Amino acid sequence: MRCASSRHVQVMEPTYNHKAVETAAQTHWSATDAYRAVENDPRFPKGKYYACSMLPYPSGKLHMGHVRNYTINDMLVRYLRMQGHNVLMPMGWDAFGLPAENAAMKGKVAPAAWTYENIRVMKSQCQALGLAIDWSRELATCDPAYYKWNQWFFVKMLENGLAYRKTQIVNWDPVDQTVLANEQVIDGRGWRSGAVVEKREIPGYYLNITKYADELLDATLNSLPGWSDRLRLIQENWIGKSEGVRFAFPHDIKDAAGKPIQDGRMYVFTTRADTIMGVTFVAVAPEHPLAVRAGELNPVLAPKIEALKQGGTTEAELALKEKEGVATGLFVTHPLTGDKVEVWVGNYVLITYGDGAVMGVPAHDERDFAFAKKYNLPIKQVVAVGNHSFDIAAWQEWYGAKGEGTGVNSGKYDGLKFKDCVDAVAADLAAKGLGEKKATFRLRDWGISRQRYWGTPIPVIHCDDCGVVPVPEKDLPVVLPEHHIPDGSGNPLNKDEAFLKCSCPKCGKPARRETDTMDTFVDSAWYYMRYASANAETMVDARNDYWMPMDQYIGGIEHAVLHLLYARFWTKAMRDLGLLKFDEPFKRMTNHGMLLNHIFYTPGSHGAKNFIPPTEVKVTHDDKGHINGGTLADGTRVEYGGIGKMGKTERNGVDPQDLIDKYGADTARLYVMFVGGPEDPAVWSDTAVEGAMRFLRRVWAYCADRAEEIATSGTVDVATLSAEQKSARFELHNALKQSNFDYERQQYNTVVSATMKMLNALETVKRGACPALSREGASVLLRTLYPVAPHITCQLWVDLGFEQSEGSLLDAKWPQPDAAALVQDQIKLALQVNGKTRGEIVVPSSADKATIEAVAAAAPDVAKFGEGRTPKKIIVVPGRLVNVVV
RNA sequence: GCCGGGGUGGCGGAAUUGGUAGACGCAGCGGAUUCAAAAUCCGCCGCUAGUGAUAGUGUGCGGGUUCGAGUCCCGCCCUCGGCACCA
Repeated sequence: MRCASSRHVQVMEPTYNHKAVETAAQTHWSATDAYRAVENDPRFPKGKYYACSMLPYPSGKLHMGHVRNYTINDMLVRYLRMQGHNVLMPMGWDAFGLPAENAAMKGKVAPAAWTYENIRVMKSQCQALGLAIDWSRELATCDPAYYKWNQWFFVKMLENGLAYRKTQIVNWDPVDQTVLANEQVIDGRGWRSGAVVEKREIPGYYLNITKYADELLDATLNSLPGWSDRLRLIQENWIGKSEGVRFAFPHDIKDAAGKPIQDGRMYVFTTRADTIMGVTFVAVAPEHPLAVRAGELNPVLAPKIEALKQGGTTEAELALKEKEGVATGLFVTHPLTGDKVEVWVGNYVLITYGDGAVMGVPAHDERDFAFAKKYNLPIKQVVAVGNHSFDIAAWQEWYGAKGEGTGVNSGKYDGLKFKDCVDAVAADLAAKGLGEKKATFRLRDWGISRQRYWGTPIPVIHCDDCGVVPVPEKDLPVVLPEHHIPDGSGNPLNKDEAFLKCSCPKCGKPARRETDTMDTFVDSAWYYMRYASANAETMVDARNDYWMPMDQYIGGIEHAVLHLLYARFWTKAMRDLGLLKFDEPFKRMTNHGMLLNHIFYTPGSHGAKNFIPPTEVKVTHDDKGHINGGTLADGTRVEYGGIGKMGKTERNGVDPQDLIDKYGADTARLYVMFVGGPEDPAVWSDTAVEGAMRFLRRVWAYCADRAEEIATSGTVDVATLSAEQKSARFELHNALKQSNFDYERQQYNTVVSATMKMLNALETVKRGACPALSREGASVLLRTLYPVAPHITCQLWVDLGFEQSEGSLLDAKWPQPDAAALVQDQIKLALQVNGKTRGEIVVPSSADKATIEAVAAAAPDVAKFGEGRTPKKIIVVPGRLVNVVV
């Protein structure tokens, strides 16, 4: 044992001063470059661990969601570093995008200047939070050194057919003056602006994500064990694969020029080819060529068909929408029976899915059934399930049951089960050259062109002679001029002659530069790899192979579809162009929950609500203790609007800066971790923050009060401990055991409660009663608490002399519970009689089953509650309970 | 409408996955300290009945399996997400 007298005792501040402590710690970390991550660092035998938070948009200030996200990330890397892992936690900025343009219009400041200022503020806030970020890898997506590689890879994709240009009807957002991807249209409105989306025809660039649809789906189902089932399901549904048969109804309907429409084949897709003999009509979308032709042939029909395009596309509207249609008077031929089948136009057929046409089998499809009933079309049962009897009077659940029935009224297909029947039908259609098995996906190609200034310029040049010509690699990046201030009249690049003017790379003649920029989802599709190979001369380099795939990705569930799917696609595209060797970028994914807060308002005119920040409200409760409203300082009554996501509209956000200023970063971190599990939504509470602060003050007071004995004492001698001290040590190590379990499963709220239990136990032993236990306790507590509250624990670690004896807390050995401390002489077991807890018995911890049974059977409570009956059976659960059945 | 989470004290939540429900914290109540307050410390704190020991009851509702159910099964209700009238 080390000589105690050699230890130096610091003079400690008696009370916790968060500002002084946090400034000192952050200065020290910065001066020592404490969080620089180096590939293959020999200090860390367990190998790399890359944990990354989703790239924040530099909107101005951090919000509480960021604090939560980054604290989870920070705890993880601090814990793993002490376990011997070479950890990497980077940070950067999703710096392109529309809000900068909106801010520019409002404040007459260039998006670049606005963005860089926001980055400066938010970076300093990250530093004030004490995050273990390796800032040497910081990037901003608006930096030409970054977006050069967006452009370079886009050109590679063009060369390899993964990117293409096409003119298409697109979603036009009249407010943002931009095109939206299908995914970015929510309920018929732009996902950012909320404006009602119009249809426009515009040329643009698309990335061929659908080429990877099958691989993405397969990996979703089989190769992402570290993703939640929920997240995988969301992605699976989004990709939306259905397997079925695509086949044609032949016809000789001709267009105005006398040519057969679609070569005389009306294609449909079905997952229920087993019901093909039950077809009594076909229905096409109002935009389908046959519908258009029907309108031309019969002018009376045209407006009726046009009317079928009406109606909302939201879920609720669609669910309630009446199935309507128009008969065209045109006929196609059933491919197997040769019967004539009338073509209808239906408002429930979507031009964007499959071939925009369906076969109508009213007996076995609920929508077709409703349609047939409305228009008195024949209904023909072709599948029987069990001994259910079919009645066309009303739809029954089993009519549409896929895979449960057998064919009837279907000629040669009678008696066949679902799969056999589909196979037989597909084979017969194939033999006639009219169809085949096929999978259809909901996923569409990714349109990346934006008619917007503040984004990555799409690196192509328009030449009158050569057409569209990609910018050669040597001329990249195409640099975005940063001085423009958008004024709402469209993309300023369209008026920037210096930017527009260029010469054709092919023929050298004067040409015009493309002014569209890329969707910002391109920026975020691969930034996490650029962190890994920061400042590389190529898009990525060998360091990417060291850090990637990422071990843990952390971010909000709102990116479950778009960002994650694009990032996965981008990774596969990079792999196929030889830039990397792995298939999936993110091994493990954590979606932290939303932060919620109470909403208060005063009623305004016309039902409007004037939202009041919760900080200004004195809350009132009803007699059950539930919040029912509140009052303002001037006595005004305010209404309670329930709990909702922190946001600007409801004015119920909490500014992390206020928290840091008032309580310090450690308190803010402790609070956001303690409030609930990382993936659960969390409701804000001011008083609970006070509680977090109180705990840290107690930790400080405990250490300051016992600094002398902690710094100078030796190790615990178990033989000399009193019963109380033994019990306190048991609680300490038991809490440590729990905390280690919870660190492993990333349940950080109970890690915090474990540290509280430790302090509660340690405080039961008075100062001076057992200095060695105080020392052991402080040593365990500080290390366990460190990943949550790094500033205060680092300061105390130094002040109490632990740094001298055990080195920096950042790389201290992670504590393990002492098995001896967890052994008790006697243990309490719950005593149950007939499964009801009736008391407890105390037995030696070494007692065997027979002994426990004997003690339990003799317990007075058994006699009392068993009403004197003799035990029939005794169940012993070791260490837990004993149940006497009488 | 379909799919997937989730419903536990006044509140946030815990229960190492079938074994003492309510850990830990917040709020509240009582006390100590103080001239007083703040801060701090000690005690109580699911509900019902009872002065009390205690008894009954209790994890959204109704059933079931089990010696034993917050946890598993069946049927509902509510709520939060996701979505596709997807043929």
